[in-house]
Amino acid sequence: MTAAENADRYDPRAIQQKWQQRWADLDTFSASDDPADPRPRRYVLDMFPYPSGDLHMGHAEAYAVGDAMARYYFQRDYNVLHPIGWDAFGLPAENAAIRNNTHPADWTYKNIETQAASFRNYAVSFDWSRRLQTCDPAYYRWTQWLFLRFYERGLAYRKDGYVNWCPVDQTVLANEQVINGRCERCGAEVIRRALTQWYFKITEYADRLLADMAPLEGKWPERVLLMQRNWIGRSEGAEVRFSIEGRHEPVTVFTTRPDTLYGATFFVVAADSALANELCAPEHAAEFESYLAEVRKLTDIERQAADREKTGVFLGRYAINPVNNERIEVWAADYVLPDYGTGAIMAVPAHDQRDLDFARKFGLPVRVVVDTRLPDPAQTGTATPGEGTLVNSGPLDGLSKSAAIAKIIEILAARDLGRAATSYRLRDWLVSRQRFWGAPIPIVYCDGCGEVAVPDDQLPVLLPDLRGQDLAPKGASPLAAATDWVNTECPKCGGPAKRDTDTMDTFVDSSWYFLRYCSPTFEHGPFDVEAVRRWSPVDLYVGGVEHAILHLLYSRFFVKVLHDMRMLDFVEPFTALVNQGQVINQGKAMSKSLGNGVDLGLQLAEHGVDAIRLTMIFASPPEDDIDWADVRPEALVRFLTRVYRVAADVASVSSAAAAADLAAGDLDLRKVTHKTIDEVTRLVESTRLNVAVARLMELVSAARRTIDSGGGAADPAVREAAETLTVLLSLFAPYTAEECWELLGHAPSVALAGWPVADPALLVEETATCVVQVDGKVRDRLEVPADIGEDELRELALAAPGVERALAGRGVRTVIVRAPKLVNVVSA
RNA sequence: UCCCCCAUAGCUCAAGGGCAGAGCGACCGGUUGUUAACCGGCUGAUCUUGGUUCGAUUCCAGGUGGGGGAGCCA
Repeated sequence: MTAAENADRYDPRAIQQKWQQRWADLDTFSASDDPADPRPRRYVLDMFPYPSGDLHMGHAEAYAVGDAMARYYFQRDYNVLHPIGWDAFGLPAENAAIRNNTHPADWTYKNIETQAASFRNYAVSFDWSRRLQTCDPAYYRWTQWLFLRFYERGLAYRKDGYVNWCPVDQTVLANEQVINGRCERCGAEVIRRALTQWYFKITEYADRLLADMAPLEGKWPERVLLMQRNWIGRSEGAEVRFSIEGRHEPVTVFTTRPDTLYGATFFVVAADSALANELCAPEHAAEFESYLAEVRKLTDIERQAADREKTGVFLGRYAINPVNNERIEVWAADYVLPDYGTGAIMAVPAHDQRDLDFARKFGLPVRVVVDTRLPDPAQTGTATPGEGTLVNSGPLDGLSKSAAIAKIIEILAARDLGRAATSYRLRDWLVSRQRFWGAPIPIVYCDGCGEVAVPDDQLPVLLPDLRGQDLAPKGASPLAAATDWVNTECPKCGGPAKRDTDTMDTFVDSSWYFLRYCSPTFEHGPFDVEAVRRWSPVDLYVGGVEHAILHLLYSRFFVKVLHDMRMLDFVEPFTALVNQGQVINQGKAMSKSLGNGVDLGLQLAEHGVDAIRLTMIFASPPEDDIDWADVRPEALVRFLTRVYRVAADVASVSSAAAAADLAAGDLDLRKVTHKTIDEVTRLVESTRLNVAVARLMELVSAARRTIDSGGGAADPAVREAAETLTVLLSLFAPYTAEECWELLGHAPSVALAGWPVADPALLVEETATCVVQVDGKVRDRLEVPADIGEDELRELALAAPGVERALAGRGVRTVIVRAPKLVNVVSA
């Protein structure tokens, strides 16, 4: 059989069909729950998909990366947990149900089946036995159970407040779901609305969410850690109590610059806070009310616009600076936020640009208290927030900024006027949603008993059977209309009660799914503590950077709470994180409106699964975007054909059974093979998968060269290269690898063939090329033994003809020797 | 405006204080069993200006360009 005949036989589609059927019987990728299984465990997790339709190009990249990593650990004979499930609650299902007059479950489960079939076609190494869907009652029962545990611990609570409301989706949004003042889902401008809602007290964990990031350093992408730190937004400073004339209680402010306290020349409270309303003197009420009305009209987008002119009104009241007893005006303004710090600030215009802008607009005094050697802010309009020496500050005069901060805190604390304090930007997580397709909040309201938790043995609180127009947005939860469902019995007194009609944010569902995979059918709790102890935390988590804050922060929070409940013995859910990039087209995200979408199904049909997977992996480092306009899947089809031909050539002249004398094989090829093993191993370990594929291409070229112009296909080194190639390739192109493996005379599955080990003896070079420079320029080259001594090399170099020529009679000042690679002769 | 990261061939990436090299693409040639495959060749690349050094693409400083993040958070 010749190579050409074999080449004709490489048919990706036929191979896919053949192996999909054979693999179905092999059960290759199930994780062993046997505690006695001696193999080390690895938990490789892909972020579970939302079932919005069939898989798309983005999924194809993400799962190609995760699957390569999982398959690597399978090859290394780890006991690998690589599960899959669906994040199946959510708005699109509800909208589809309204459109088609059906139940959201119809759409959801249909799409899940479509995606599941596509995953199988895509040959992802999932353990299908652990599949879960967050919309299954058997799952959301435990989401509700967890809510109740949070409730018991005071971590779930209900409060009134202004919330972010999306007028299109007709539901509230968490702060994390508002991007630049717009709904992250539909892009509508978010408005403020007063509602009573459930919150999770994530702020109680702010410090730990920050501190526990230290071990993730180097294992999570730097930018994700940065975004989480920014989001938590810890600031250190002090709280200072200002008394207010005519008010009994003092008002506390938070400041990061207590050293500038002597420079506080006015006082500002958030206009839209209860405090502003209370402090306003009666004769200023009309003015304040009209200002407040203006502020309320602003959308978040307008309010957050950069370089906005400062606005505000004087409240007719005075605060007393506790250190110098100065009387300073109290103003209301919208540049002070009601929900950060205490909603009130001391304004130090000389050293804070915002305060300076405000002072200059309203003619308020500016006093420099830190000498920064920069021009007077009152003149320049530029505040001087930097380091300097304290002036005009009584006992602080002459101190540096940091010394003054320490000193003033000491003074304030001694007189009970303040203390060191930390403030966070992080807000509590609003979890109520006025939507149908989610887990109902398991709380009932009883006229007699008030807020009552649904007992565990009555879980799950099942969703009522609503469909079609029942689900249309009405500004309140669709569940409220299901009166039979809403009206219930109080679990405490048996009297009439009403159910909470909101459902939970779907991010609650996804904050613990990775734990459920460890024991997906467990019925005595959300997870079997022992199973989780064996598998978790997740060793490698693969998913998109769009979850840098939301999902990852919430999951980290959940794990910490569960740790405090003594259900987990670790505090961070994901030991390592890889964010794969997006698949874009012609420089832009694929979108319907641009018409630049690429259909994954068509790509797979045209080029085959393996070629698409390889294209995804080879196109760029996993974390970079792939521009589909820049890639050529057909090039990878050609590469796979070449791989197949190498295997076919070997198969045609030798059999796996015949023990060939490897030592007699082509040494150069063997060196390439073993160097490839060594490098690909390290590249995969560090998820530099694109480079790993490039190395495989080089190995194919080397094998081809030996077949065509070296020892031929019968050379045992060629078989070694082909078998090595096949196993390494199985991470990326499982169908082709399986077919080659069979061709080479082995039984399936190549996925468990075992990762090859490089022979150290074949990795060392006996000779090296020594570059001989004169004054830094290359003048000669010498082939020398790799272990040559410095003195010997110096002699050889000085005698080299190129050196003599270059020196042209000049003397030698010094000779730098870096054996065995380099000698630099410096002329006199 | 501020903070972080990056800058190597047409593209995607390596290496790295000491010969700058792979894959892909394009092009040219050879070859065969010519709707094509294979083989060979080719592309003469370290953003810019200084500094340190025997030697800088690598280290340092400034600049430029790109990416990301923050965004009245006191």
